[in-house]
Amino acid sequence: MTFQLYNTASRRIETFTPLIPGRVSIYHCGMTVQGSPHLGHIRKEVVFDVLRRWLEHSGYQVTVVANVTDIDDKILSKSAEQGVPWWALAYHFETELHEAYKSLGCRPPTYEPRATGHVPEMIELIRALIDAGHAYPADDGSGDVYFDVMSWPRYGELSGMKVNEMAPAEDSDPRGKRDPRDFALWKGHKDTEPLTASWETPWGRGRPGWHLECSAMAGKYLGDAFDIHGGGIDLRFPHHENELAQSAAAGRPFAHYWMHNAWVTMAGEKMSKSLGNTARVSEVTRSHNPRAVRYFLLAPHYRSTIEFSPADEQTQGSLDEAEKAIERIDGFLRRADELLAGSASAVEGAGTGSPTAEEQRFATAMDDDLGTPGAAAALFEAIGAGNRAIADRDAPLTAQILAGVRRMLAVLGLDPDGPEWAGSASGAAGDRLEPVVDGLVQAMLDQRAEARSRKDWATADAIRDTLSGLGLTVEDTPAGARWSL
RNA sequence: GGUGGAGUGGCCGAGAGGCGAGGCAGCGGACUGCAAAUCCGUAUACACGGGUUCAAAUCCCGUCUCCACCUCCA
Repeated sequence: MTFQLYNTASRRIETFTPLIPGRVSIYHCGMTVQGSPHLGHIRKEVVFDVLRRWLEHSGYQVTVVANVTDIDDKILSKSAEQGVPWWALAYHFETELHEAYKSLGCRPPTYEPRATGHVPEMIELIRALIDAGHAYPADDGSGDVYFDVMSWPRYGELSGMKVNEMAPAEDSDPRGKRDPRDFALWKGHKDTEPLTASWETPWGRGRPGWHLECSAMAGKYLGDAFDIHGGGIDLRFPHHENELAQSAAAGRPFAHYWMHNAWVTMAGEKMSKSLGNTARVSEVTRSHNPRAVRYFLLAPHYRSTIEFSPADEQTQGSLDEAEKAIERIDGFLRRADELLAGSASAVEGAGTGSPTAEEQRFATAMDDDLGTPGAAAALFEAIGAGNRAIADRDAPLTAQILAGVRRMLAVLGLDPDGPEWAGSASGAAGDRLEPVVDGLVQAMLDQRAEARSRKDWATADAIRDTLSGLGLTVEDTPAGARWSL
């Protein structure tokens, strides 16, 4: 089975065929860096990170471009409020975005261009649109340049809306527009805005319109035509509709497939900065295992809404469930490694073995429009089979299943030993403390083992209670006691 | 008004004409000094009303409820 993908443009699941065999080019709209990234932002990163990993696992060479919008109305107004230069504000939140990627195991995009670094490409695109009769400089002297929606009959093709049926924008200021639905390609400089936030163009000083940036940058890094364009579902209209119109009207075929992820909601409402109901990534990862947060975000299908409400016990339960799922994974990995520690011969060659039945189901699910729920189900079935193999002390079978589980975990970005999680559990201070804690706990466990050998259960249980009171779990195994946080 | 999505068991969350995905919680059992972990077994379900069919959670008609987008939004 080949990869199938729901294409928002056709509203159908289509067989994915890349423009260049063996290669996939992906553009997804990154953040406007005007605030801290929240769970909604990072869900999109997780979705596209999993997509990229799956395509790479399938043998494609993948190029991912995600832009950073580092200039817009809100960045300017916030910078004025806070008395901070707009570029400093933008850079600050860009840094936070990168921390959020890292904290949830998302690999950075291949290229992550900033809007302000691509003004020449934008000017070129505007000129092409004006020359083709699809854009015009406003005649009110504002310096704005607008896209002429009525000149482009295909307008509305992505969102399925007819121009005439669009609700007229009530509050919007028509300014120099010929039609209220025309949108700004370029925004003329205003005296209230810093001069550093404007660039010279043949149509006067100004700054990029939001939609234009993405068309210009996608064109620069991926060419006139590329495979997949992604983003949150809210971007379908107007942002992506406008991107498509601009690019196509300039003679660029643009994206072949459009892929949109659903929301993270809080109390049923979309999480957004304007509603003020956001959960920052940094806050959530402080109270929960980051791998559990990643699992929480990728376990539901990407086109389904995820409800997250810290105040809601049910949702708290979902994150706790995700923690338990991670514990189940880690428990299997640990016990499998323990069993195999003494049997190098079983491990030898297992990694190159053919895919297990569960891996095949995993692949079928992933190929079906990135079906992570079915993929997760296959993963847990493999873990169940692996646990049975461990119980039977069947090293060769355990090794084979373990190799398959590792491959599936790598695709989901959930392997605790994967490079994306290296050093994430503890900082430098934690690294220094670890041997100390390990030694102290081990000393207590030795005392407990000694008590148990005397059948002094009261003392043994008291030691275990003390440790569990500190948040440590003690498990007795044939090889002795094991502890974990 | 236009466009799109959704309603599944105690909970999360898949599936899309016949064999109950998976996870969490529960219950019974195995293992254990007792636990934990693990394994085995097990219950409860498809918003509502009609219809099609040998067979409907799935298809059709109608109804209700919820959500998103219609120029700030991942």
